Amino acid sequence: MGIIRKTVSIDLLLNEFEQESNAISAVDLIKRLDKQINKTTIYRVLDKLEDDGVLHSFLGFDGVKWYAKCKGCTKSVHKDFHPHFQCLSCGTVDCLNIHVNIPEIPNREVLFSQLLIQGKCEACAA
Amino acid sequence: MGIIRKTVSIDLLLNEFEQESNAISAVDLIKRLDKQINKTTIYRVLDKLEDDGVLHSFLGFDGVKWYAKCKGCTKSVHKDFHPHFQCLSCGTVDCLNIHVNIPEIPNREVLFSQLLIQGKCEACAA
DNA sequence: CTCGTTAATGCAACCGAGTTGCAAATATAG
DNA sequence: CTATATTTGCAACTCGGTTGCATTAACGAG
Repeated sequence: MGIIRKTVSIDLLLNEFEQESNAISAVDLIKRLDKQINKTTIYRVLDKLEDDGVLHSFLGFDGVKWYAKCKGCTKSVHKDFHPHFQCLSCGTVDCLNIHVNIPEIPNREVLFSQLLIQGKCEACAA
Repeated sequence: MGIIRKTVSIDLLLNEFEQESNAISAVDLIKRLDKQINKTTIYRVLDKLEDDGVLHSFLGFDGVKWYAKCKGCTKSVHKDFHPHFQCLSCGTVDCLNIHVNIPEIPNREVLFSQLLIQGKCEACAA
């Protein structure tokens, strides 16, 4: 469906992603914007921003939804496949700027893939 | 904690995995064994079987938990890293017997990784 | 085989992420 | 400024998974 009107909720959400270079979970956004936006609205706006290619989403290791800014995606083409990294100590999640080659698989048509790498981030590995 | 006593529930669950070469979701197991085992028990037995290295678990694209037989894992060492494939048409999920190389990442310690490939399986691609 | 200990089970209630229906509020074209 | 269609908030709901607790069953000792 996508964004049609410019509203306060959209501004507030986009602002969170401006301030933050990492990915942000939906749950965390709901906490941060608790007094300002209803959680239903947050889920709906995130959906639309994803439709519009502004954000992309993926699941963390516990199955909760995370969002991060897209680079070079459009409404129709989400070309931006990359792995995500989740720190097992601090929980931080971010996009990895590396390419991982997914092999062809006999007799199957590969359409998408999601790679979640877990470990310790720079701060926590020290 | 692991399996200590041999019970009917364990037999029933293991039997499902004998009959089936694909992965099975917890939800599906609950449906299949509805009249025979309580869902709480199913979750608990699956946990233990995973502890013992008999099964391994991972999340499907919608965040639901799947289980499949382990090959060559023990209680202490889950050495069996491999990607999983989920068919977007029929929903079937299985383990892929291929190795995908996860690159080193500067300043981070990589411990695990989960790769979920989505597409069409042999039956559905035709 | 019987008994006692302890693990396993069933049940009901709960939790938390995400969704839905609907009425009220608000953005925007005209 | 007004009309209209989109957004929002709220409350209630869905559903996968978990927890507490009382009951049942596995199994080793005798």
